[in-house]
Amino acid sequence: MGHAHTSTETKLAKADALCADKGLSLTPLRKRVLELLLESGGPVKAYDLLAALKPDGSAQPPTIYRALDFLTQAGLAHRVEALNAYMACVHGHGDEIAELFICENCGTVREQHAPALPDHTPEGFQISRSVLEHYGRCAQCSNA
Amino acid sequence: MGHAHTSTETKLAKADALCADKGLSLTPLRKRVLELLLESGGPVKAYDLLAALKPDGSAQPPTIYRALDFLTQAGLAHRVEALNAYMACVHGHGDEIAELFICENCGTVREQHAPALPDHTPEGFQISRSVLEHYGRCAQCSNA
DNA sequence: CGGTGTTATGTAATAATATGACATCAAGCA
DNA sequence: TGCTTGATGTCATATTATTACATAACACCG
Ligand SMILES: [Zn+2]
Ligand SMILES: [Zn+2]
Ligand SMILES: [Zn+2]
Ligand SMILES: [Zn+2]
Repeated sequence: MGHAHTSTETKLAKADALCADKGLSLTPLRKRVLELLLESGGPVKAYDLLAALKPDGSAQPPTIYRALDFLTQAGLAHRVEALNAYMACVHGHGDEIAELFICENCGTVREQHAPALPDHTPEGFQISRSVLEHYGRCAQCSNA
Repeated sequence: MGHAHTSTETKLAKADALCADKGLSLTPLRKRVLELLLESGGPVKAYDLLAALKPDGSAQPPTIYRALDFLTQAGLAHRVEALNAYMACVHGHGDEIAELFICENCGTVREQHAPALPDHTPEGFQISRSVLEHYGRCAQCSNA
């Protein structure tokens, strides 16, 4: 024990709790997809998840897209818009917006809460969802 | 004369000048695609542009994707990541980042410069491109 | 002028991403 | 039990985007 970061099992247990809380059902399939995302630790493509789910190729696209829809709705995962990929949420957000820093060299993603909603939102505009993604090179890769 | 906003022709002329400045060539094809974007005034799908370009269906996908690549590289257009769509840039950005407010009800997009780069960027992360998109309801649609 | 490299475009094929529609299944409950 | 509901299975298809290679246009140099 004594991991530097929370284990996948722990995160899955938290996801269970969160879903129970919200009256959502984290079925085995959905949980398995979340597990795959957690194990990857980064953005994963839908069809790669599909392949991981059923290496024999027997799983069909709707299977994975439905699971991903559920997970993103539940706040357990994010879609990385500019990559057409999906990743486990590392934080859990209340009203805060997720902000992603994506290294184009090594593929790692750093996620954090955006510090504040834009104060310069057009008069009367009601934001329901925001996409904040920054692409570039992480500290490691900048030095190389 | 006396438009409330700059005419398409004027914008195309400015695009010409900007490209000349940067040593880029705004060919007839590229200019035509920009014109289509300007005329639309909002986000347009690649295949819709393709259809508008050659209503007989004779134009192939690479034609439009190449033109869009050029326009986005040149700073004359933006890709709206979460819509898989493209729109003419209304501002021209120097170092500033474009920030889009997209009404999910009427489809209008308000574009402005993001006021500042995030000051909470992870230590050492070098941002090369940022995606800032907000989805919701514009003032008009909020009141309806 | 003719050759030659470079950039842009045409064209065919295909890859990658995502959804619609309908059948089936399983759990909860009247 | 039969019924309803939510979840999953399955087939088909739509949408978005790229690869690869051929051709064209054009500038530059001999
Ligand atoms: Zn998150
Ligand atoms: Zn990196
Ligand atoms: Zn712009
Ligand atoms: Zn609106």
